[in-house]
Amino acid sequence: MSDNLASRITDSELEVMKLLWHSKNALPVTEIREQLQKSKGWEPATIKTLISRLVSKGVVRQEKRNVYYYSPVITEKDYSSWATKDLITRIYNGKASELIASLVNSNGLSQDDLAELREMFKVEE
Amino acid sequence: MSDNLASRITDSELEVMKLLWHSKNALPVTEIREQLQKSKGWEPATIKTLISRLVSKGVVRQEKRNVYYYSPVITEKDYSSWATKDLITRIYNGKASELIASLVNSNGLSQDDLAELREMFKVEE
DNA sequence: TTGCTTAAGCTACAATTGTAAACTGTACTT
DNA sequence: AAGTACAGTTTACAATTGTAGCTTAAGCAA
Repeated sequence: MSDNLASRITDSELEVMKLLWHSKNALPVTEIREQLQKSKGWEPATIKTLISRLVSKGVVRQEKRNVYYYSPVITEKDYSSWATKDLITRIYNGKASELIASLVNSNGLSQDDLAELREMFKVEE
Repeated sequence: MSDNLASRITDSELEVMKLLWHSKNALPVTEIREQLQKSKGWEPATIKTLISRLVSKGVVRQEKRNVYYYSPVITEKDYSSWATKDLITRIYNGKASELIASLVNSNGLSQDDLAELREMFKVEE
């Protein structure tokens, strides 16, 4: 569901989401800003804009305390699998196996990846 | 390489690329238009714009015959694996195995897909 | 209480994207 | 030769995105 809602998370906005996803609690602007200012070099105003847009898009919730606290409405997992499904639809004819085949054939997998995958698909029935 | 070049293929432009990728030969605007007009309902002008943008972006080549003929500069495979790698970088911490794990856990795989995967990652040494 | 700091909201502005019309020149029709 | 149609080019215009400043109001320091 929410096909378009999630899709509307842009690259910059995604950075904010990641922060929120990785935080146990809701965060005030202050904290969000502190981290992104350092890691991304963004001005406070930029960060505020991104947060507002995420709120308008319905993917971040704000709760009024002394000051607004922000937390994600959608989970990182949901977003990830939505984005993956979107990729598969757009460029792999809707077939997940084509995606994976592409990964395998394009050397997109590291040794570690391969090991993990063998483990994952070990005759687990 | 060409990290940004490929990235710049937008959704609409991708439709044009698909057409070119699936054609054995270079195509004149006429043909591109005919197909996209039908399948997408786009006006001729729109299609011309998309083609021009793809040419500026360097992902489509034009050769002058009687009239220009257009063909892709990058292959569909290259684009696909680029896009996949991009997704992995942006939302799976650069780990392909996380992508696949997400697919597995989110029910993004059909029985067939799963069978193929077990086959693919069977202790093949 | 008065002012300073700053959260929240509003405005800005260029680049990109989706969508398309207007113009221009050339080739084909009559 | 004159007209017409369409390939190619230029321009348009709103929505989205990246990036950020200005304004307003409220809480805290003095």
